[in-house]
Amino acid sequence: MSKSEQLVDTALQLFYRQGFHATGVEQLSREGEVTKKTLYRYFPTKEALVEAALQRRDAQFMDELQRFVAPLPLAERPAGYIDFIVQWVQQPTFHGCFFINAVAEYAGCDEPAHRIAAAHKRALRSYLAQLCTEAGLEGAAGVAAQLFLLGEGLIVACQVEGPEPPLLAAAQATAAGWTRQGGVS
Amino acid sequence: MSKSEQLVDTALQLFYRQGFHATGVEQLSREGEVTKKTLYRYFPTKEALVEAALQRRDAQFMDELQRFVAPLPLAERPAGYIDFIVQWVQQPTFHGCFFINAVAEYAGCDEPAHRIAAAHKRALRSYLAQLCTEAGLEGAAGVAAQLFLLGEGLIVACQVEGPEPPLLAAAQATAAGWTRQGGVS
DNA sequence: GGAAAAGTAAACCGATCGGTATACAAAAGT
DNA sequence: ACTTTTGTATACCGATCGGTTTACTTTTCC
Repeated sequence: MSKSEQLVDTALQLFYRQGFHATGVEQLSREGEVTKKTLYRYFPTKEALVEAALQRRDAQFMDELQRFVAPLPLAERPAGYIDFIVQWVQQPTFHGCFFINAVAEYAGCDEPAHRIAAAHKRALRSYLAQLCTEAGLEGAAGVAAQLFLLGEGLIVACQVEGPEPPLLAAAQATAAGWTRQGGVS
Repeated sequence: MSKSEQLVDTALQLFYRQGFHATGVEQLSREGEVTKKTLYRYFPTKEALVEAALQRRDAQFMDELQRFVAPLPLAERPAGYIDFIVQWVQQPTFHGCFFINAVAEYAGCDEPAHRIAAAHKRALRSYLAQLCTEAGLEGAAGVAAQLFLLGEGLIVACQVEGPEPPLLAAAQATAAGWTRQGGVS
């Protein structure tokens, strides 16, 4: 693995665990086993490293989701999205959504980090719409939006309160309802 | 208004707009029209001011919600929660949920800020359960959890992508479905 | 009216922030 | 072989961080 990939990897982990402002470049270079000078060769600023970490997480997340959903029959894939989230929020390393966390720290809509996060969510929503269409659901676009909101809610609720069984159950019950009847309204 | 209330007020606004780590005590005292010395008389540390701001926001939010829901007939109050969120996320000052933002920056479950946020969400959930029970919904606890997840999802989705009409519509459609038929499963 | 409390203004503390500079050692490319 | 690139190690930069201190002025209250 190249030094720059190693750096992005480390940055992703540290930013995710500790937050962005709470992670300094000193720690990033130390933990990434690279000198500050080398870090600044590849990334002109800390912001650039933040953006690279977000891009990497985007690719990683979409890849994991697609792998999770692939073995399921087409009709079960929309609800499978919620199962994917349910499994994720129960992992001990879970600390919420990297992109939502980024937006919390970089509030300005013009900030690059915010724009990358918005782009990621837009891509995710369009992927969900595709899953719903392929599943033959009526009002696929609407169901996809509902599925998306449910997923986002489950992620942040479990980030704050932990993976409480009633929350997981509520999410799965809602998704199961849509899968059966094709969405409300 | 006392100096300490003035300070908490300012802190709430600044933390909400800029984030916690991005707001320094220098700015807090300047904008709060108080000397650093005075600030430190009332709050032994910045963390204490963070906690006070969270507590104030908890009271403020629950109060606004109750006021919004009060004029509605009992049966319409659960769905009214979503209307409350819909109206909130469209305000130009909206920057997401203060508590979710706090958890993003103070990730440790042991951190005071995180615990206050979790307590707020627990209180909100129990209030929603009360609304659902009073509305005579079957499976009130389950519907309340679904309502809660939907609201959380709408909040963060609009924080990242802005108040897009399809998102607002999806949330209201989902809530309307529950109000009519008493929840799924 | 006189002490105590609450306030201002501003200098100061060590630590850390993001980022740069200097000096030198391995690789790598041709 | 010789130059360029990539890397290390480390000291340094000005600015800001959270927090303290000193000296002086109100306000409050008995």
